[in-house]
Amino acid sequence: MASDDLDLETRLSDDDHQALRLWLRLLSCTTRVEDQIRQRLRQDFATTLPRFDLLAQLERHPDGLAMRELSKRLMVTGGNVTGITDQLEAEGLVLRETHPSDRRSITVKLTPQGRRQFKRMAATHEGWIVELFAGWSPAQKTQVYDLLAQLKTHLAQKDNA
Amino acid sequence: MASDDLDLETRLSDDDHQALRLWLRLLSCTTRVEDQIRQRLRQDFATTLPRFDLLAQLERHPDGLAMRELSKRLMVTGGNVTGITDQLEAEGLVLRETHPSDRRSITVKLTPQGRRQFKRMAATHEGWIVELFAGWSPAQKTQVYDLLAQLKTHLAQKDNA
DNA sequence: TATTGTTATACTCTATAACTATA
DNA sequence: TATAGTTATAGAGTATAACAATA
Repeated sequence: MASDDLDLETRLSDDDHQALRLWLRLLSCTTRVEDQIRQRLRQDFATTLPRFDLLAQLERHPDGLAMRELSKRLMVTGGNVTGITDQLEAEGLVLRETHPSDRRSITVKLTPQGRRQFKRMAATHEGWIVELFAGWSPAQKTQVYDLLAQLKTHLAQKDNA
Repeated sequence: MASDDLDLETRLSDDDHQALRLWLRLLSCTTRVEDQIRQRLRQDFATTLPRFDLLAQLERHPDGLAMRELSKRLMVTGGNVTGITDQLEAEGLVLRETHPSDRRSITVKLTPQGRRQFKRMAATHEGWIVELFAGWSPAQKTQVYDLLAQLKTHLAQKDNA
């Protein structure tokens, strides 16, 4: 059973290599959740995770964000943001506005329809997450959350280096 | 700083939504590590994570694996395994053998060169992981590892349902 | 009929680099 | 010169579906 459960984590057989075993298990769990989310987003809302993430950023910034800001926050290159924004604009969920003083810059905002649609998706999405993480008690969730904060700090230092 | 650190986790502003906040932080950390690994695999070994994962599966199974087994373990469809195997075969790292009794089935194995190359990559890869997870003490690693075991069980039940 | 693997096709996301317009 | 955004291109990975060979 657990000794041959057919996924990426089963790469290792010994109990050395603590960090590697941890990483494979972490990756395995995260991938499973992510795959579920991608699949449900596609089936229930005909959308994708990158598109959802872009909308989520805009939802937090009612005044809109410049393309380069979206690029930074989503950690993808500018050309990609252009493409994803094109799709969302075609769906009527976002709009582009030229910046008043800097005419090179473009501000992307949610349309009213985009805001409504995102709220609907976000609520459903949160329900999925609650369901998928029901394997942990509230105390355990807090525990992992706090541990991840430490890891995140460490990783951020790696990024800068 | 931490209140505006420009990544996906910053989607939420309030401190409700415990499960969602946990998930976003988990996804953020995992993605950062994964991006590092992908980048280093490309730069140092001119390869990709799916290719590395396929080799890793074969390394654990010296007698080789059927295409359908690889498909299950890597959690991708058969056509994809064909494509990745084609690439690895072209590089001389794996070979296809026809099954003696069932001539529909094909067994994929590491070549001696593939085994040597994978061992080299795996050792380097483990070093990266140790480095990236140095933000956690051994005790903390064990703690998260055990917590993930619980989550994994829960997710497996979701899969079957 | 069902299974194994391949092929063909299409789509999404991604990066790189050349390009335009503006600062 | 540098920056903001777009366009063009290419490549990887993915899924779906039709297909051939075999069981």
